[in-house]
Amino acid sequence: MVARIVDKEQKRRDIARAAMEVFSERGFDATSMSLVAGSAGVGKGTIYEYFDSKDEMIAAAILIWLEDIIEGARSLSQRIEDPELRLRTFVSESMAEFTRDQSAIQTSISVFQVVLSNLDNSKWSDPIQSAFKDTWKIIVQIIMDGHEKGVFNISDQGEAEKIAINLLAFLDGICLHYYASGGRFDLMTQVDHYMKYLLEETLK
Amino acid sequence: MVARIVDKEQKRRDIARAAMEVFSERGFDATSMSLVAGSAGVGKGTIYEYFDSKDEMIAAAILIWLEDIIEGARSLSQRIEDPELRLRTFVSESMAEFTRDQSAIQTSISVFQVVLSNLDNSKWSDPIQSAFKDTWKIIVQIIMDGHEKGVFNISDQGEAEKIAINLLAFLDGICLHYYASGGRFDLMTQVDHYMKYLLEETLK
DNA sequence: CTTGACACCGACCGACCGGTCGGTCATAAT
DNA sequence: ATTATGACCGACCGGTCGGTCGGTGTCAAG
Repeated sequence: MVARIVDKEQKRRDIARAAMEVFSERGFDATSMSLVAGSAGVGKGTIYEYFDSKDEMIAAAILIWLEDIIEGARSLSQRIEDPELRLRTFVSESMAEFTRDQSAIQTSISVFQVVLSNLDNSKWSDPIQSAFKDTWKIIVQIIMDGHEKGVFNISDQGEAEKIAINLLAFLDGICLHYYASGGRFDLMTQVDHYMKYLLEETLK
Repeated sequence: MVARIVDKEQKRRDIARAAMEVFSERGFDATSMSLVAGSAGVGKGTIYEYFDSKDEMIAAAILIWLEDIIEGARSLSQRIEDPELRLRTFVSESMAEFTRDQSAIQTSISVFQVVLSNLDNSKWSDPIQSAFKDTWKIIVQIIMDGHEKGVFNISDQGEAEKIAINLLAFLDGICLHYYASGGRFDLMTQVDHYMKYLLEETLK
């Protein structure tokens, strides 16, 4: 028994990555499963060996993509002691994906499209929303840590939470605007501008 | 000659408004033209008497919707002399639509979806992008005006432009997060938090 | 009353898409 | 060599959607 054995988990990831690429280029609804299959180098039927449906597939692909970015930024920043530099590192590392190449931003647009249009289907959107919440928690943690070390000056955890929400909102918003404007301004300059006032005024 | 005469322009607006409503409820791709027709109380064929295509229609509807909001916020804030209050008013009035009812946010999500997924088709997205740019110009103007009056303290117009971009990015981002989180935080509290530091720290 | 321009309509069409399923292929155990 | 089995595939199906088009109702001019 046990004929050919393939690494199902790895192949699932491979297909998911290819799917994210083509979805980010053409948008979710405009991309057919045949196209995804072609891009992934497999037959259409094969996709359904690894995913239940188109929706389930994009949700899984998004989750994998998000977790990679968040985990990368988290582990890198966590090794830094200075709270200020740690926050800066977490932010810039989260944005690194976007500054490296344009397509990452298109990808994130797809993410938003899917998360928002499938908001009613909690089965798929819950894990994704949970990933967003994790990011938020990390930022709150960094701020609270800096507060305890006496570097950041905030009134209470409630303020840290508000600051974290606003920071995340700004980061998402600036990426959207950057993409929507066709890259007519410098992304990191704007982020630096925000971070400067966050670190030098709000947290002092 | 000249049989029955209807106000083509008015009917176009009426259909556009009904279309925005149903698109914001179900999303752009998930909404068929028959549904739009039903919602607008006309036959499907009639829609094509007033719009060239589904894409052209949503683009026109978005533009009408955006212009109404921007013009409302602009005219209201322009009557206020104090620069600080004027900026606050412009922002809160721009957000008023969203705080009044949830569906406005869903509408704006549709806007983003369409603007971003049709970004390559400049024929339809250009007027919409231009509307966004108008908003940006208004904010820059308010800041520069406050600068000349000696109320706001900025280095040059370049900084005013950066601040305006960040403000817009934040506003869009916070709306998205508010909707994506299912309204798990208070929208205006977050906006106030941002505005407080913008007015009390950044612009002083 | 007749005519014809105009607004309106919804049955219809061709294209397309997500998902299925019967069958092929490659491999490994016997 | 034979056979069992997991992996893979793409032709096919049911259904949907954007857009068309021939026809209907209506109103005003003649």
